[in-house]
Amino acid sequence: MAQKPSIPKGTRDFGPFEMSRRNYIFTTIRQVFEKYGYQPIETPAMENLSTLLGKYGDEGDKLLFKILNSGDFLAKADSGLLQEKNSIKLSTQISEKGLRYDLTVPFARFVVQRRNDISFPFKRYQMQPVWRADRPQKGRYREFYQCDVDVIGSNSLLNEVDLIRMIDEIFKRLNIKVIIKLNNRKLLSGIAQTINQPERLTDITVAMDKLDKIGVEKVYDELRDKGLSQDAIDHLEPILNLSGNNTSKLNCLKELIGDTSDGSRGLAELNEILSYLNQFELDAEIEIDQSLARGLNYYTGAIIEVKAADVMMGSICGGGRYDNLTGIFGLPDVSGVGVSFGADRIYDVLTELKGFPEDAATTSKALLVNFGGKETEYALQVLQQLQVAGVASELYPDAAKMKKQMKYADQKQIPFVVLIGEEERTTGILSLKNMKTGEQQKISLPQLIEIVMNK
RNA sequence: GUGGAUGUAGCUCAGUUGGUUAGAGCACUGGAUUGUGGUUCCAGGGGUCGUGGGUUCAAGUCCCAUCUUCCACCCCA
Repeated sequence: MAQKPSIPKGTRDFGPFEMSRRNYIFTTIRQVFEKYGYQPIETPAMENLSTLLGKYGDEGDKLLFKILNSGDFLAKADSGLLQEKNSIKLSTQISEKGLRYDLTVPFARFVVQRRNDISFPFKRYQMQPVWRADRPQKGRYREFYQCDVDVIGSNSLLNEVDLIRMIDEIFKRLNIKVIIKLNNRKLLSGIAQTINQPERLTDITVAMDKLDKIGVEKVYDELRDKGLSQDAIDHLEPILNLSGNNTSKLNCLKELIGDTSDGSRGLAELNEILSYLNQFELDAEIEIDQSLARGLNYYTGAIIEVKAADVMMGSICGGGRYDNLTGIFGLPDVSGVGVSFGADRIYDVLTELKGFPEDAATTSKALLVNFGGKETEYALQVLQQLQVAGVASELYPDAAKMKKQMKYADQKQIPFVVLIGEEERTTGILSLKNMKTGEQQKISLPQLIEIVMNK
């Protein structure tokens, strides 16, 4: 027997059933993006490695898929490195392209390259697959789609408000109850300053970020492992243990870190965003979460993360403000803010919630049974008229047994079958069978078109 | 990258302390029904048991390696 075919680890095929559901998600997201004035762009699946490397931290660099150069690439490689079998050093010589890791960095590259053609603020959305050489597990794939929406070239916090409103509207349309968590990178700096460990910001935030997952004690353990003094940890305690509603959290934070410059600015930004949001009726719960850190590598202001309220799953949407992402490509002082919706995780959440609309599958409205000979020719005429009228319809390609053709319609969930045999051809009165009820009626073509169209 | 589980027909799985020809359900094909699907009945096709080594008279079953998928960690959508 031939070898069993398979696809690479962490990738998936999508059949018609999955595709109609995926398209439901993409369409919903796209409609909202466009309603708020964002425009679509696309960028290549592969980027130069120089564009990607160093933008996501060491961990990110490891997870990049690299593409081998074409041709006899080993001949051009340093023979010493080949001898050493030093993969890391060698890879820079035999690979200069990689698959994109996210949509934000390629977007920054895009903006820098076209800076003279773009009018700022530039509001764009982008829905494309990204690739990460991660180990797959629940809710984690090596190829997955992100739906990014960003505005670049504006410092206004109204953009953050815009994004949060879009998040709210999208998940409202998808019928997913969500919690939108907000934090601010400046607030995190303020915390680090307050406990006199400003240079330990990353360690502190990475540990704090796990608060939800591992609990306070484990966070303290991790901080101790990282070499933080007990004194500093004691200072951190009231901040970690903050609870209550957003207002009381913010008030407490003001007491605790309000006297640091970063802390007070972060608090001011959060307050401003919240007061704008008060003017809107949002379905989602907005929660200030002082432990939220996320990627951190390029975020400088707001940090946003969205979780489904009723399903255990990693975040389904996340993002934040980055003040200088384009700076690394030579365009400094352009601030942007954006979020990314994880389409695949949203799919998984909707599956668990049984939240997809019923008739999502894309299929013909009518199947014409093929009887062969003159009947086939007549059926082609009928088919043409149905299609001219805009009815998605098809003629079974072979004059197969009726049973087989009926079964085909049944399995494709085609709601109507049209029978055109000798009798129908000579009289011009067609037999229309409703596959759901099993009822069959004899009607003229115009009547048929009307019935099927109204279904 | 680290740790744990897993792999038998297209799919979901059974397979006794190692023992002769590896089973079931679903799916598929044909028939009962030569112009009627989704129900029923009958028949049929389909497996070098993930791959490669080893132990044994004998391996789906035991041992080692490797790959796959899944779960957790790291990290993340």
